[in-house]
Amino acid sequence: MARGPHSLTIDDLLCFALYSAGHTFTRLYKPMLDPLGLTYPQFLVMIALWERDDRTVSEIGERLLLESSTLTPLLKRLEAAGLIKRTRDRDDERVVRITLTRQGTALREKAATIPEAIGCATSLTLNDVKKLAGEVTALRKKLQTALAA
Amino acid sequence: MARGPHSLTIDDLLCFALYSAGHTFTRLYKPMLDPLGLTYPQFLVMIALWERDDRTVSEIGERLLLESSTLTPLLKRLEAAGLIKRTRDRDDERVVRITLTRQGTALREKAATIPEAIGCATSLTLNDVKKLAGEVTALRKKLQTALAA
DNA sequence: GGCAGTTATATCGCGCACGATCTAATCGCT
DNA sequence: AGCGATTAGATCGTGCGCGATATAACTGCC
Repeated sequence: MARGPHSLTIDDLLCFALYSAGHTFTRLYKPMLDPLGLTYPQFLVMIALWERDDRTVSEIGERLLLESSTLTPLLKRLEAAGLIKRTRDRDDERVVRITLTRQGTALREKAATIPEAIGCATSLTLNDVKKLAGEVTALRKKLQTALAA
Repeated sequence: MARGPHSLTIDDLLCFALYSAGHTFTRLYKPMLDPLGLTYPQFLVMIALWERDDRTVSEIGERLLLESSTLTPLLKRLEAAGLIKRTRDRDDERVVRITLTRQGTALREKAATIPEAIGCATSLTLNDVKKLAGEVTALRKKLQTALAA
């Protein structure tokens, strides 16, 4: 595996490992999310709302590390699907508050089986999953501080 | 951290860890790739070609796990930028062969400093990087076999 | 009260990323 | 040779994801 001075091979790139693993996860989720009428990023938004309802757009953005330019259209689609409601805050009209509809809340039950189905596909123990997720998250935080600098 | 039966919290999700770490990497690469006129996926294609020139579209797709519907427009942009050439194979006219132009080959030198700059930002040892990349890649392969099933 | 600066979200344009579908070329079988 | 099946790319439509910019609402300061 020794290479010349320009040994820039794809397999060594941690960024590519993460990039392609992320996409593969999305593909794996798709057949489970299709029946719920959700895409993977939409699913993440729903999880954020199931965690805590009645959040602002920017709160969701902070949680998921996404910009308003990504979230605004996504949230409008979730609203069109009847899963959430977007209402301007009375006290501060700049703020849009996102709340779950009854349907949106109910969807949680149908989504409940997904994590363990995914867990099976990883064929890792719960501990290994947590360990790996922890390492990757720690890395992401380091990258973020590097970005901020 | 103990939760009820519906403890589906974002932080525990390995998929989200990968998803957001991948995006963070892309953001970190951007300021280094902008001067080269490349996006991150375009950069991956160039690396694939620096590894081995004169590949078909589907070979690149296999290497990077991308579909022709993603690669075709991307490759056309690289061609428009003068970095690659797309030519139909003489023996099999269905095949499009991708070759580097002189400019495309030369770009490698300018990109040579990027990996170590990124490496710095991770503040991980080379061994840790390899270990983590290996674990993530192993996971991705498991997901792929689960997908194929 | 009024104006400068800030904040929250929205809009726009570009570039992935994919599934579904199409077209053209090749292969295989008779 | 001829025809059905397969293969390689291309095209189209949808949905992210972001930077740049716009708009509207709020805050501070005078």
